[in-house]
Amino acid sequence: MPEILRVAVPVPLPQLFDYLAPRGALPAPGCRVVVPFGPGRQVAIVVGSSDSSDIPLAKLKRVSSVLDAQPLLSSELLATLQWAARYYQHPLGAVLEAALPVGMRQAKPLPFEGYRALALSADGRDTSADTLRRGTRIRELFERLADGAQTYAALDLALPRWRDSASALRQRGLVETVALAASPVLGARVAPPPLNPAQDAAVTRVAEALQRFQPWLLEGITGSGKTEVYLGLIDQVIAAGRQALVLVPEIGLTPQTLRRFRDRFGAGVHALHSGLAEGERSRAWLAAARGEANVILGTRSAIFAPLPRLGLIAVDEEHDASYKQQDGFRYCARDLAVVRARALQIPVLLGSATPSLESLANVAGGRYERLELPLRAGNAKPPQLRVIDARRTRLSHGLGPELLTALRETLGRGEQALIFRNRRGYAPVLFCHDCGWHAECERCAKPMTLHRQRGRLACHHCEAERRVPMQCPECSGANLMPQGQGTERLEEALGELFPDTPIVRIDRETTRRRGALEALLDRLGPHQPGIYVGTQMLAKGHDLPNLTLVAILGVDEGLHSIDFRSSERLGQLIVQVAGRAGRASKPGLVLLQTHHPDHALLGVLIRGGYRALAQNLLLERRAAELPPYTHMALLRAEAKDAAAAEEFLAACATVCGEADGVAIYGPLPAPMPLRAGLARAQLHFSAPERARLQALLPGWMEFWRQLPSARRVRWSLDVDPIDLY
DNA sequence: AGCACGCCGACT
DNA sequence: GTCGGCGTGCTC
Repeated sequence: MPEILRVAVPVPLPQLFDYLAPRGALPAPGCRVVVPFGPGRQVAIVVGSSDSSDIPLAKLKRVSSVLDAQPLLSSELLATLQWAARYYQHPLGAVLEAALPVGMRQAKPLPFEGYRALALSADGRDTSADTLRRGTRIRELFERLADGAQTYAALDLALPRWRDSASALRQRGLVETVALAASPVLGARVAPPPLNPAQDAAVTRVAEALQRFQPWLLEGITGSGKTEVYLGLIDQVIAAGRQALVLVPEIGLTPQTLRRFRDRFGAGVHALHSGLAEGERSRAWLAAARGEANVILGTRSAIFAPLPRLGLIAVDEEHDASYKQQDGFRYCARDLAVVRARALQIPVLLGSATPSLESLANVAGGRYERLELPLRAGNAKPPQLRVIDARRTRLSHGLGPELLTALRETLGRGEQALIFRNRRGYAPVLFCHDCGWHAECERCAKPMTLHRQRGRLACHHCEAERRVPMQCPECSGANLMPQGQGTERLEEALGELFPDTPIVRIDRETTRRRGALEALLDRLGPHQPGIYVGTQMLAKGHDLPNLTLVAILGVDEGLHSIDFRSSERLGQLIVQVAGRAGRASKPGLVLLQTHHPDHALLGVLIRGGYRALAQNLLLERRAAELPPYTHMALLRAEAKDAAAAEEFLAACATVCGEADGVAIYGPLPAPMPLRAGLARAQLHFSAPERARLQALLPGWMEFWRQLPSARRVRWSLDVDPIDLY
C-alpha cells in the first residue's frame, strides 16, 4: 500500500499537495521535506499522511529528501497555524512561510547547535592585558575573557556595550567567536520588588488559574506597573518548569525592555522580532523549540514561536495596531494568542491602559476576566487634562499663546515638556500663495510632505520623492509656502522661541539608526529643563521623571477622520501620551489644543477618562452595528485601471448572492482611491455572527479565485480588518 | 508566486 | 529572418 504524504508548499495556493513518501521512511507531520515542484524544488512541510490520494497515482512524484528526523513544528503549533490559515483565508503554505524564520525555510540542516561565545584567540592568550590601556571598556572585556569564554548572552548581561569593544579586539586578532556546547546558567540578578496590593491581587488571581484556559484583561493605567505583574507570574511559570511568551508592540521591544527581563530571569530570555539578523532569529527560535528558552519576548510574529512547555502568554498594550499584520498573511497576534492559549489550556494576559473595544466587549460578555491596577506607582496623581481653545488665537507655528505660557512656566521650574504631533516632516503641504497650487503625489493624489532639511518633497503613502521646486510649477510664482506643522518645523519654531533650551526631536527620521531612540531619550538628563517634540514614538517606553507638561497638537485631524475606529484610536493616543506626564512629587498637566473645544469626545475623556469614552463608543458601535458587535471582512482590489478593480469586485459580490446573516456592501471606493499609481476599491462584509461569515468565506474565495477578472487585479481578503484603508 | 509555453511587433 | 512582449495554464 503506497504511503502518501500531504505537504504544504510555500506558494500562494490554497491546496495541499500529495507526494509519495520516501522509500522506507514516513516523516511525521511538522517535518520539513524537499519536494520536486513544477520545474523546480521546494522545501515543504508535512501536514499528514494517507494511503490514498485524489490525484492519480501515476502523477504523484516522490519526496526528494527529508530534512528533519524530528518534527520542526509541534502538533500544537501546526494545528494553530492550520486554524489561522482557515480563519484568515490564507494558503497554509504561505502561512507556514510567514511563521518560520528564513533560516528554517532553506534546504539545509538546522544551523549551528551551540551557543555563540567570545573567547581569546591563541594570540590573545599570549598577550598581556597590560598592552591595553587601563580603565577602558576594551580592557575590561579582555580581562573578563581571560577567565574563559563568555557567551554573547552573558556579555549582553554584564557589559551592555561590549560589541564595540569586541570588534576592536577582533581587529587586532585577540578574540574570536567560538561555539559553546551549553550555556552557563545565568540566574536572576535583580530581586523582585515588593508588589503593591493591586499587583499582588492580580498575580494571585491568575496564579490560582495557571492550569486552565482563561483570558485576563489587565487594565492598568500608565505607570501602574503592569510589567511587574507579568514578571511575577512568569516567575511562577518558570518555577513550575514551563515557558512564557510575552508579546510587545513593534516599538516596545527596546534594549531596556529586554534588559529588564534578563535582569530578572537571566540568559533564558530570548528576543524574537523582525529586526534580528537571520542567524540570531533562527537561534532564538531553536532555543525556544528545544525548551532552552524560559521566556520569549517578541513582537507580532513571535506568536508563532515553538514553545513545547508554554505555560503563559502575555500581550502587552493589547490595543496596539501593530499586532495586526497589514499585508500578506493578515493575522492578529493578539487574537491568535487567545486561540493558542485555548488550545494549550493556559491563561493569556492582555494588558493595556487603554484596552481595545473588542477586549472590553469580551469582558462585558463574560469571556474575559478583568484585573485592575488603579494606582500609579508611588501614589502619583493622574495628570490633569485640559482643553485649549485655539479659535481666534494667534498661533505661532501652530502653537497658541496659552500653550506657550504653560511651556514657559514648565521650563522656568526646571522641568521638561513634550509636544506631541503625529506628523513627521516640516509641513504636510507645500502651497503656492499666488495661484493656490499645492505639491501633490500624482500616484496617490495626496499632498506631499515637505522635508526641509533633506530638501525633498515626500509622499507618505508611497515611495515617491522629489526635489523641492524653487518656484510654482503652475504660475512660476516664487511664493511657495509651507502650510501646517510637522515635527521638523515644530523643532525649528521651538528652537527660536526657546533658544537656551535643549530640544529633542523624536520621529522616524531622527531614530532611523539602531539605538538612536535610546540615545535621544537619554540626551536630556532627569534634572535639566528641555522639550521633547515628536510623533507616536514618544507615546511609550523609557521613563521621563522630569516630564510634567504634555501638549497634544493635531487633535482635530483625529476628530474628523472617517474611519469608525478613529475615535477609539484618538482616545487611546491621548491617554497614552498623557500618561507620560507627572510623577508623585510633580503633578502633570496635559493640554489638548483644538478648534473644537466642545467636541463630545474630548468632554467625555476629560470628565470620565478612557473608561467613560470606551463605554460611549461601545454604545455607538452597537447602535451602528459595527465591531465588536459585528464581524467584518474586507475584500480589497487594486489595478492600474479603476474599472477593472470595480468589475472584479462587482463580480465577487454577484457570486455571493443572497448571503443569509452576512451583509455585503460595495464595490466602494477605498478611503484612498489611488495609491502608488493603482486604483483601489473594496467590498465590505459584515455579520452579527462570526460563524456565519466564517462558513461562507471559503466557498466564496474558491469562486473568486476562478473569476477571469481575478487575474487582472491584485486582490486580498482581510478578516477582522482594523484599518479600512 | 514562479515558470513554461505560445503567438504577434520592431530590430540586427 | 529572430528577440521578446505578456496572456494563459499549471504546479501533487
